[in-house]
Amino acid sequence: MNIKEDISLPESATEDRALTIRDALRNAIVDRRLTPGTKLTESEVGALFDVSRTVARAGLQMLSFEGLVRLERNRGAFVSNPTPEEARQVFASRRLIEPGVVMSALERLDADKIALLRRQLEEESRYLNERGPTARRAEIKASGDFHLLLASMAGNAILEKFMEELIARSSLVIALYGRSGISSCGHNEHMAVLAALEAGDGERARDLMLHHIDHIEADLDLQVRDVTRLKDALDLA
Amino acid sequence: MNIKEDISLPESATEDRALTIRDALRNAIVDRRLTPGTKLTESEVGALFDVSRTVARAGLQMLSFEGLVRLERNRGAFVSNPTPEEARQVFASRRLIEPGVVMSALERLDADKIALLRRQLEEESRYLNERGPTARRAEIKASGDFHLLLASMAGNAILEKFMEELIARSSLVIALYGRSGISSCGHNEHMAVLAALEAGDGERARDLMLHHIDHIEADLDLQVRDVTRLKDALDLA
DNA sequence: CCCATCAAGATTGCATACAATTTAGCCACG
DNA sequence: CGTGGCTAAATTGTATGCAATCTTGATGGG
Repeated sequence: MNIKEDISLPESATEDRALTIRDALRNAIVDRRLTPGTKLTESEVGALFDVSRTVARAGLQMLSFEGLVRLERNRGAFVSNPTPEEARQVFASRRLIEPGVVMSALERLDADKIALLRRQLEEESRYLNERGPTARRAEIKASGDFHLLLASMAGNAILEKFMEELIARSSLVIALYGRSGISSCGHNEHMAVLAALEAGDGERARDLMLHHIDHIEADLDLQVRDVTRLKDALDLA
Repeated sequence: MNIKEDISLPESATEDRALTIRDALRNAIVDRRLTPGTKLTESEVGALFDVSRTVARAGLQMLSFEGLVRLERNRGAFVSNPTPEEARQVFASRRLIEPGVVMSALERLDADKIALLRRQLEEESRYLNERGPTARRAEIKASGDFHLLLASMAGNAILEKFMEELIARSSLVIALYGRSGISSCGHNEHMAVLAALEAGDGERARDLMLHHIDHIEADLDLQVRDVTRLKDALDLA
């Protein structure tokens, strides 16, 4: 298990430690330090974060609600191993929700928010030009963060929560079924969306976003490959 | 606390008892045996279901992920008290998602499913004609179940989960801000949606559903009433 | 050599114990 | 009569213990 790498959030606060665990594990899953199928043993997670199994368990339960972790009774927690069908559902959901997010965000857009979005895109392109696995991870994270930032601007906490789940699950799906590395064209598409938003052209922004989602999904190899997946299901990890 | 009324699910099974608790409490919240603001003490919930606090706590945590329960650190769990703003977000989300649900369900519709939907509407109308609080609760439940049944037919487990959350939260919102009792016109509108679906007219079904959602929201009184809500926030039930 | 069986070890599900925090009641005081 | 503060009771946050279940690995038979 290789989560320890970056995980050392000393921000103690009297806050909920289960939340800290959830966030750290989610980050690890999203940027692929934890790969689908990995077993997440309660005592191991607890030891990593220096808490009891009780707290670790609560964090894992949270992740299972987001679909990032699969809880099997008497067997434990595993990083989710989404099927091709689940992958399709993730993207179908995004096609339904993200256009609405774009339109809502546009209504509430102002100079500050545009600046934030632009900064996010700069971050994206920075990592795009770097080499090495750390940069790759940061790139993946940044790419999803653009969508999340946009979602946070739609002024709807519920949709934002849904988007958080969908983006995280997308990352998992791409990790499993992605053909190329992350599409560098994704960055260009993000820029195009932002340009349309700045121009106040909601229709175009919405269409660009839809095409962007289509492109991401088109990059997946969702063949049935049942044999492989079945083996994974039994072997896990 | 008045949950005990109906709650006695002897279906033991070796299943997860936290799930049982979640479902029972959710039902109680949705059909208003538990009103917003009510404190849900861990030991009390545990005693009701004959489990330890550990399990009760897990059930409450699940409900908090669905937005039905608010968890306050060191203070406990309370039935959610959604603000008018949250209420608006619930319906904005539904307006975004349910049209997609309708269209997807239409694609996969067959005679069996139509029969199920029809039976659901019959259930609705039956309770509509009965008197008494029990019938009222059943009516509320049945009304939401129509939407959930439709969602289950869309063939997308993620959207279905989202809808479950949205419908439950809608019920909470209506309990708080509803002007009339449940709109009996809701039933007619459900019938109209089904008719359009049977006719294969997705556009019309989608528009009818949107209007239906608009009507539900229009029946709410989302004035600021800050005083009341503030008092509630401090007093809580 | 492969596979079934079974015991030992590991892990989970759950209850319980205890400290930390909050709430409630009470009394004194203004 | 209202108010502030203090103590006791109630409640939550978390760790830990034990039984039930699963996993692993060794052993023996086919």
